[in-house]
Amino acid sequence: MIGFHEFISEFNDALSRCESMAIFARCEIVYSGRAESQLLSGDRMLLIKSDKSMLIHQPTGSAPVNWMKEDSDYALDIEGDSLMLRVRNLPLKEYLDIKIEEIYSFSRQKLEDGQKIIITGSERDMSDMILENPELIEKGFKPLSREEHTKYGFIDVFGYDANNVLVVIEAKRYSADFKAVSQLRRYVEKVRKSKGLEKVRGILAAPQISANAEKMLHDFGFEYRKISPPKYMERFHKKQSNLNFFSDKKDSKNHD
Amino acid sequence: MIGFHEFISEFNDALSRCESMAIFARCEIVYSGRAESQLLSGDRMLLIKSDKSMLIHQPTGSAPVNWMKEDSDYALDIEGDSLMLRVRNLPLKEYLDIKIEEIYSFSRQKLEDGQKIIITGSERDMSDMILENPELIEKGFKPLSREEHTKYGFIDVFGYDANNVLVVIEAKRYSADFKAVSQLRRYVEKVRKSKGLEKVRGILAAPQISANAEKMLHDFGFEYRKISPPKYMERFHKKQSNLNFFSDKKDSKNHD
DNA sequence: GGGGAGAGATGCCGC
DNA sequence: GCGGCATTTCTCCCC
Repeated sequence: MIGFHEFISEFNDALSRCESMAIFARCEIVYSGRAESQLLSGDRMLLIKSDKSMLIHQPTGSAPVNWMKEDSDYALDIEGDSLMLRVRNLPLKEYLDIKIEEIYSFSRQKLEDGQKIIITGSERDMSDMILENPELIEKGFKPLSREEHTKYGFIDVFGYDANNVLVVIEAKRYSADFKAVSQLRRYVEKVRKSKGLEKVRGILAAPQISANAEKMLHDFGFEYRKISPPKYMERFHKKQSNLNFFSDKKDSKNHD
Repeated sequence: MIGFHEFISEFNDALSRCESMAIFARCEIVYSGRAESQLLSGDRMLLIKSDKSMLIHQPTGSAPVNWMKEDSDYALDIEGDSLMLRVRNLPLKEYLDIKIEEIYSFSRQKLEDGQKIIITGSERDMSDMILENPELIEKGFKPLSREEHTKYGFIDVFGYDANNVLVVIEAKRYSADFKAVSQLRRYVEKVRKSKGLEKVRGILAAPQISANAEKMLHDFGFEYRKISPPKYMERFHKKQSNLNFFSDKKDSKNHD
C-alpha cells in the first residue's frame, strides 16, 4: 500500500523519464471518446508505457478493459479520499478518468527494447506457399507473380489453370466463413468486369470452411481447397533439435 | 533486480494463490501455436493474471507482443545464466518459452473485481436509436421489432418504407467500407430469395462512407444515410455538468 | 491521413 | 463447441 503523495511524486518522475509503470489499484473508470464506458470499483492492473500509452486490465481475460493510445497526457489530483488520474488524448478526443481508491503496489522501470517480433504461419506465408507449390491448387495451375495491389484489388494469388482460364485465389489461415466467400466474390467480379471475361474461376484456400460458407461458395460457382498455413519454424525445429534455447521449444513441440 | 531463486519461490506461491503478477525483465521469447514467432532479447513487461492468462508488452504499442490464454501452465527452471519460463496451454496446443536474462522488478497482488464494463455508443445502440427514431432513415419508415437472428441472418434493422417496400438496414459505427456494403448485399439477397421479392431496398447507415464503398453501394442500387452512433453519457454530461465523478455514471443508464 | 485487409486477433451471443 | 459478427478492435502497408 502506497500513500497518494508519494505515488504522485514517483509517478510524475517516472513519466518525465519515459519509464514504464505497473500499478495495482482499486479504482473506478470512465471512458469517453470513440465510445463511452463506465466500470465501477474493483481491483485492476494499470500499465503505462514509455510511449505514454495506457492499458487497464481486470484480473481475468486477455483484452484490456480500458486503454488509451500513445502520447496521452496524465494528471493526478487528490480529491477527498481518492486520487483522480485523468488521462487525455486531445488529438483523438479521448478521455479516461480513473478514480483511484487504493494503491496496492507501484513499479517503475526504464525499459529498452529495439527488437521486432518475427511471425510465421500467416496468410502471407500461405500464399507464398501456393506460389511455390502451385500443385496445391491443382495440376497445371500457373500462378502469376503475386500482386497484392493490382488494379483488380488486393488479390492473394492470381493465375491461369491448365485451360488458360483466369483463377483468383483467396487464402485464409483459419476456418473460412461468409466474409471470405464475399471477399472472393468481390474480387472475381472485379476481374471479370475489368478484363471483360465471362469465365473467371474463384478458389478459396483454407484449412477449414463452415457448412454455410461452403454452400454459398458453391452457389456462386466457386471452389474450395483444403490447405493449411505453413509453420516454418516448426519445420526448422524438427530438423535441428540440438540447439540451446530453441531446442527446448522444439522438444516441447513434440507433444504430438 | 531480483535473484532467480527468490523469484521462483515468490512466483510459484503467487500462482498457487491465484494472485496477479507484473514482472519487468529482459528476455527472449519464442511462441508456437496458431502461428509461430520469435522475439530476441529486450526489456518487457510480463503480466500474469488470476485466470492464469499471460500478456507480454514491449515498451511501446497498445497490443501485446505475445500472450497466452487463460488456464495456461507455468514452469520455471534455471538454465545456465538464464531463467526459463515455459508457459503451456495443452488443450489449445500453444507454447510460449521465455528466456529471462534479468528481472528488474516483480509485483504480486490478489485482485478482486466483480464489475463488468458498460459501454455505450456501439453499433447495437445505433440500431436501437434507429428503431426509436425511424425518421432518421426517412419519413414513413416503419421498423419491425429488431430481430438479430432471423432466418434471413443477423440483420441490424428491418422494416417497411412508406410504399410498403421491405427495407434492410446495416448500421456501422465507423466509416463504412467495402465489407459493410458486401454485408448489406448479402442480407438483401438473402431476404429477396427467402421472400421471393424482386424489390428489397438496402440502406447503409454510418457516420461516414469511403468513396469506393459509396460507388459500390450505388452500383448495387443501395442507399446511404449519414447517421452517427449515439453517446448517451456525453449527452447526459452536457445536461448535468455539476455532479461529482460517479453520480453521472449511475444515472447514465437512464439515458433516454 | 485514409483506405483496405489481416490478426496467434478477442469477446459476445446464440444454437 | 462452432458460427457469425462487432470491436474504443490494432497493426501493417500502400496510396
